[in-house]
Amino acid sequence: PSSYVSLLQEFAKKRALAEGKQVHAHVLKTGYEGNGWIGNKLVYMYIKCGSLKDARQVFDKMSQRNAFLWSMVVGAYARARFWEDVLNLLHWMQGEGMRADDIIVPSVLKACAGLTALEQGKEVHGYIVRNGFELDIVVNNALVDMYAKCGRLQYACQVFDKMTEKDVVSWTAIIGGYAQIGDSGEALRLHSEMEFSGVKPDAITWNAMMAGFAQNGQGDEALELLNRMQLSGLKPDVNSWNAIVTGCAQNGYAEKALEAFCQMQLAGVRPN
RNA sequence: CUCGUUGUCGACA
Repeated sequence: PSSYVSLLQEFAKKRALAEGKQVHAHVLKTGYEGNGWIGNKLVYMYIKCGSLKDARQVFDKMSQRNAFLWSMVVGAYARARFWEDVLNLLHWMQGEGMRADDIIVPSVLKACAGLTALEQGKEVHGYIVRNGFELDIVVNNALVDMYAKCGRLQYACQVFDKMTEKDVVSWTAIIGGYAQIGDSGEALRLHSEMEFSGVKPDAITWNAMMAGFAQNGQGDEALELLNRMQLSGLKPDVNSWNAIVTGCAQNGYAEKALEAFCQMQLAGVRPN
C-alpha cells in the first residue's frame, strides 16, 4: 500500500492523470482496491487531476468513507459548481449516519448560494447555530456570501456584524453582495470601512466591486475603480478588465464593454 | 508539509 500511496500522491501533485490511471489499473490487478488508504489516495489523485468522474467511480465503490474523504469529494463538486450534486452527496452522507462538520458546511453553503436556495441556506444556518460553528470565520464567510448571493443583504449584514474577526474574504463577500444588487453607495462605504479597519482590499475585492458595478450599468464607475485599484498599488490584470468587459457585455451594455475592451489594450493588457 | 472548507471574472465538460 505504501508504494501505491506514494505514487498516487506524486501523480496527484503533478496532475498526471494517465500515470495515475496506470497505478489504478495496477491496484485493481493486485486486489488492493478494498484498501481504504489507497482508495482515499485514488480519489484524491483523480480530483487533483480534474477527473471528477473517475474520482466518483472509486468513491462510490468504497466500503468506508471518513469525514475527510466526504469533504474532499463534496468540496470538489462545489468547486466544479455542480450544486445539485453537492446537495445529493450531503443527503447521502447524512443517510450513512455521518454528521456534516465545519469543513463541509461551507461547501454546502456555496451550493445554496449557487442555487439561490435561500430556504436551504437558512436550514444550514440553523444547523450551524445548533452545532456551535458560529465562531468559525470560514463558516461565517460562507454564510455572508450565501445570503448576499440570494440578494438578502439584511441577513448577510446580520451575520457580518456579529463576526468578531473579519478577513478580506468576509469584506469581499459583503461588498460584492451590495455591488451585485446595484447598491454602489453601500459597496463604496463598506470598502472605506474595510480599509479603515485595517484589512487591505486585494484584487478579488476590487474585481467583485467592478463586476457588480459593470453589471448594473455603472461601467464608468467601474473603470474609475480600476484606476483607484492601480493607485492602491495593485496591477489590474486581464481578469480585472474582464470583470468589467463581461459585466457590461452580458447585461446589455455593449458599447461600454467595447470601450473597456479598447482601454484594456491601450493599457497593454492582452485579452484572453 | 499525506496540507478536505469560504470571496471576483473566467477556463475546463
